[in-house]
Amino acid sequence: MAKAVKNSSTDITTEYSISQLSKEFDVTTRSIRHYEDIGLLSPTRRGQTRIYSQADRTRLRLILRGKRLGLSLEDSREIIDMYEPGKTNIDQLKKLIDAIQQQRSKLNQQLDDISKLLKDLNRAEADCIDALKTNGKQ
Amino acid sequence: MAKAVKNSSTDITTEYSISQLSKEFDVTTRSIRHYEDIGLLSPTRRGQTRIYSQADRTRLRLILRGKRLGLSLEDSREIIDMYEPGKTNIDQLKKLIDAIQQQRSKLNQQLDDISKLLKDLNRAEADCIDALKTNGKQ
DNA sequence: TGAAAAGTTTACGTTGACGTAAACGTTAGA
DNA sequence: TCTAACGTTTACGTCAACGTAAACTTTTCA
Repeated sequence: MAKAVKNSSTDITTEYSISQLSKEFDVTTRSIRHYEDIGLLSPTRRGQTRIYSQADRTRLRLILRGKRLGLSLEDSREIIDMYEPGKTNIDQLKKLIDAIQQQRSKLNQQLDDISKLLKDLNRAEADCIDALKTNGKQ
Repeated sequence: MAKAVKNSSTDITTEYSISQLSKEFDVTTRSIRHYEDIGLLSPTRRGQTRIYSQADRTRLRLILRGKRLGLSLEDSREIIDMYEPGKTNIDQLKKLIDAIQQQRSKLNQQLDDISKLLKDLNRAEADCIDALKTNGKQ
């Protein structure tokens, strides 16, 4: 069962089973294990059972957010790695900033695409409703 | 060569070759043919050479916009079909409106995802720049 | 206690979205 | 004229992201 949350910002005690995460995020356990296979998750083990920490859960949420945005798992890996603090090398930091810029511009492109699509949908809907009225009256 | 555009909103004369579209949208001819294979495009033919109309070009643009948003080609097919006028059946219209609602809520979800990601990126970048300053001074 | 539920590994299968190669026809221009 | 450049079809290959099945162990709880 999900433990009571102690609500510390860096919660170290709360644990999750694979099926809990599976239900919470509506994703198969197969997928979750797959993310581990390719190194996107690294839950600890109790015996051979996987134990997911709060941090693991966050990573999973980021992976799924990326999926909703059409990112590949490799793309998500890049982004998720940005959140990791242990990057002391200056060159890596510069590369990171560069990668962030790229992601940002990609996201802005998506924003543009979405606003256009929404406009189109509005028009299409209006046309539909119009057609319904016209058709319904005759 | 691309013909001079007569700038009528329903341009019926302008034509495109497959390589023109390929270059304009930076997509392989293989992909364009693939979209035809699965019925997303239906260019006319001159002999056996494909001739793309303005409408075909628009459909291709919509397909690629969908791709940028992470939609499958089947998803795009649904959306693109919304733009088609020939839906006189009332039931279909209602279904269409429903589908539009669904797409809209999905897009709104994406907007939310993007804004969260952008915030995260901003923080990650700030952290990077911070680390650079600190590291650079010692 | 004993059956159902939940966990595990291994491994082959599938699906979408093309890539790539072969083998061929057509057209434009030096 | 002939050789690029561009077009075509057919067909097998590939890669990511899992699905699915088998065979097994561990936990739970009525």
